Amino acid sequence: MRELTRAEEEVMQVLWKLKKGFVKEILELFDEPKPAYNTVSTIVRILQDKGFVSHKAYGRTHEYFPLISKNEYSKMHLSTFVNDYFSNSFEKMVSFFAKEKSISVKEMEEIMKIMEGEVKKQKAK
Amino acid sequence: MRELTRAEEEVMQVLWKLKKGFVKEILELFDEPKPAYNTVSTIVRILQDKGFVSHKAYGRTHEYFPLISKNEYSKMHLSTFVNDYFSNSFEKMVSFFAKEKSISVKEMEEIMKIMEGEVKKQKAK
DNA sequence: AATATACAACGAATAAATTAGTTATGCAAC
DNA sequence: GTTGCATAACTAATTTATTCGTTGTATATT
Repeated sequence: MRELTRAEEEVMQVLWKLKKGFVKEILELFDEPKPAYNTVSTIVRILQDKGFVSHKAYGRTHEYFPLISKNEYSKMHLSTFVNDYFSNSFEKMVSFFAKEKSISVKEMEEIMKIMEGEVKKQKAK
Repeated sequence: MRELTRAEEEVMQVLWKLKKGFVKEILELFDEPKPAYNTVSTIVRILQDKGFVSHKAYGRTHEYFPLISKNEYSKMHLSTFVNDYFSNSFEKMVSFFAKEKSISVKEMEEIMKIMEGEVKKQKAK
């Protein structure tokens, strides 16, 4: 699975939001200055070649939809990042950001609560 | 601050490891198949133009060093990611990976321990 | 049926990134 | 000082990504 280029990623973000959409609909969700219709159309077809999206045809018009979910992609993407920047350790990464105060106390408490639940669930097995 | 391209990132990873280095030394740390000397030299000069590295000159030879630390860059990079994929919430991101079992119980316990420490430290203020 | 409209497909033009050859200069060895 | 080597600077070539104009066809409108 390849990484998305910048332009590709923008289109995917829109498609993830829409679930499915025609080029016209995708275009509408772009901020100004919007790219040309053809630009989006091309990118979406490239994404299709690369296996990130597929489409359903209604006559000659195509409704595109993602083949990879935002969650799947972010999982893949973060794994690469954690591997490259934190020697593949989630713990190192999270600790780093906790210490850097990028995570608020409220967030940390919430995270701990969820982790306790997960740990309990895992250990119950 | 721009994002690094793939080739640029590889050079930066080496420079972060070396702390500082001549093109020749950077080249040595590359896996086979190593790029050409000139390729690394060019990339390092581009990195310099973009403000990611600088150099100290010894006569005609240049010793390059990062202007941005690996930690700084990863912070910037992850912030963008968290913003784009988890509506800017670290909590959402970490919870997601905890639930996805990408984080082991041992790691979670370690993370919780560190967070408890951080929370205490923050609250003490 | 003729015209207008909408859209996919194609492909050209440009821009950005990557790779490496060539050149020039300084230094070392002889 | 002449030769050879190392390396920075420059430049060319290639590849990949981005953007959008053009074309052809289907469908809707009159």
